[in-house]
Amino acid sequence: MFRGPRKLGHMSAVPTDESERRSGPLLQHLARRMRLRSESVLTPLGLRPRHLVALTVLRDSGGISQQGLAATLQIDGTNVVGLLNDLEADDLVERRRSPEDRRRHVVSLTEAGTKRLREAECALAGAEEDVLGALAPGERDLLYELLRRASQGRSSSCAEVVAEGGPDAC
Amino acid sequence: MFRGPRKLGHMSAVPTDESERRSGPLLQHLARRMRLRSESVLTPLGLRPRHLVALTVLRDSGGISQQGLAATLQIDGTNVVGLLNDLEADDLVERRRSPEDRRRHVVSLTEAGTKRLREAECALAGAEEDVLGALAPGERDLLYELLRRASQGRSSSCAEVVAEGGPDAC
DNA sequence: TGGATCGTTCGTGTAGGACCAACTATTTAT
DNA sequence: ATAAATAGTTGGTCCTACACGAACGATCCA
Repeated sequence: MFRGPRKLGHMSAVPTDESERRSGPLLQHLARRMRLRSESVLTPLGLRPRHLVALTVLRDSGGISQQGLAATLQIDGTNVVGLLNDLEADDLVERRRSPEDRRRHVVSLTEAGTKRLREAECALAGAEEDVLGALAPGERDLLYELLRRASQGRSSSCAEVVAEGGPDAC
Repeated sequence: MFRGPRKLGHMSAVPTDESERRSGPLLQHLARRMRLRSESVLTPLGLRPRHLVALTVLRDSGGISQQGLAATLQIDGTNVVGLLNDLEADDLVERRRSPEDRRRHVVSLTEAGTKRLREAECALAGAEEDVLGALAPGERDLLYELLRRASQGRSSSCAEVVAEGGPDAC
């Protein structure tokens, strides 16, 4: 893990430390704004924000077990069931039993799902324009690319992190 | 599932359109992962993710009315009250009556608040490392900068957008 | 054969946050 | 001067997303 040069014991009383700014809160804030905007647009399509997240993950992953999906989305397996029930009821997704392990369901987008996802993304242009309006088109592409790469990075479980993390490291 | 009024799109039958990918779902996904990681780290500091968002906004804005804060955070004014009550109870924030309009409270970080925010950001290093681990340090800085600029862009209200938006524009 | 694993259902709990009503203090408009 | 609008506050209700637990069928594996 990255161990940068650490804090100096004697900072001025009003330090304004620029180097420790975190993306977390900003991410939180923008995601929230985006979600608020998206809901009204998604409703006519019979989708909710979380559905869209799932569909996106499914498109990127091709086919994936429900466990894998739960791990990727970081939500409880039991809740994945309900999510997929929604999507399957609308024929956007299909569960096929895995041939090599018949306990597993391999989840993948149907053609209708692919199409619906595209419609949704199209409909979200306005929301994105509004929330990311301060960024130039090229910057938005850059942002997308960074977010995509970050999303695909390894996702360790909370347990692992707690185990490995130890003290606060700062 | 959640049956809204349907509206069939008429899209070309074949494509895999790369150009309409949206950052929204990715933002959603990463923000969620970051929030899950953050909570356990923030708890010992007596903070919640939303507190951190508020503190961050306050640091960036210097002093701001509660209405302004509500608009920026895009949460209801009545909920801002509770949020600020939390923070003020911990002496992280102060409300001063505005001299030029004594109805207003100007909210700003206290010194303790600035300090606590820095501590929190410091403690969040691990969470960020985990969620953004796939990005190189320079890329994380870039991401932060993009997010910051996007956050500071004008935030129109939902009402405005609905009024101006009209049809889907796609 | 007896665990362990994947998915499923159901039920409970918690938290964020919207929204409404009613109230006070203050400003602005008539 | 008085009425209307605005900023904040309190208290309440409601909805949604999720976590988490229990119990179950199907399947794999030792």
